[in-house]
Amino acid sequence: MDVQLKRGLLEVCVLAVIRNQPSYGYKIIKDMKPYVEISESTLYTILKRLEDSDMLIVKTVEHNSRLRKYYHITSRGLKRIEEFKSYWPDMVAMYEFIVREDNKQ
Amino acid sequence: MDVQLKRGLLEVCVLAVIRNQPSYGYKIIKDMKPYVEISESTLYTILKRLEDSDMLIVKTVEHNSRLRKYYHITSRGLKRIEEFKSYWPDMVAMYEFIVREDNKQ
DNA sequence: AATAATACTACGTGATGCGATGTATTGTGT
DNA sequence: ACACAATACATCGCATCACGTAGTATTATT
Repeated sequence: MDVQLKRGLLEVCVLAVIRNQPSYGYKIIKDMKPYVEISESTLYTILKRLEDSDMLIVKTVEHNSRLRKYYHITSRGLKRIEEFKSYWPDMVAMYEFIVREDNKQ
Repeated sequence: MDVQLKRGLLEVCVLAVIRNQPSYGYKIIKDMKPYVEISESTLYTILKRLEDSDMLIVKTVEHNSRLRKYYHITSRGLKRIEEFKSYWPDMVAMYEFIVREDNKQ
């Protein structure tokens, strides 16, 4: 799938994953992979970005004598998800515009 | 609407507009505006890009002693539209993933 | 005479997904 | 015991793209 078309979407997918259950990088990617193509480097870039913009907070926990960073969503993160959902109809409208124009005549 | 979410979509909207009827910048933007938010600078940037990548060709025509650049779609442009349409289900899948995760519990 | 509409161009910026690469530990198969 | 996969995270730099801002120039309207 085209890279450009994923812009903005991936970020919200990540937020949605940790919404009800705080999770860590490795697990997040495992949970997403079956439904959404995402690379490791992208995920960690996104997690960092979401942290910097206060959409999530990080809690480092020791697990089997190894550190694990658990990501917890914040109210800003929740708001971001809602915001995206409100934009979705605009994206569908663009798709429908394309199909409609494409089928003219 | 979020800028990032439009990535890749606008380009295809432009191609769709000129698909059946070659058109020029000013008219394209008029035709799109009611359905798709796009700025002038973006449109002309996209038109240039589509020309450079052989998705359309330009035919300059004199109209009322003023030059008008008519944009005609090419086979590559048509292919691009089809390609996008084949990607759309992946975008819908991402949206559905978000809603599904969001509604868990 | 002033303003809006028509028509196109150019520059620079910010955002983002990703490939490539690296580090380090734990578990599993042979 | 050794190799390899799995677990877990981090960083750099690139390419792409929408847009704001600004500019040029002609024609139509008030």
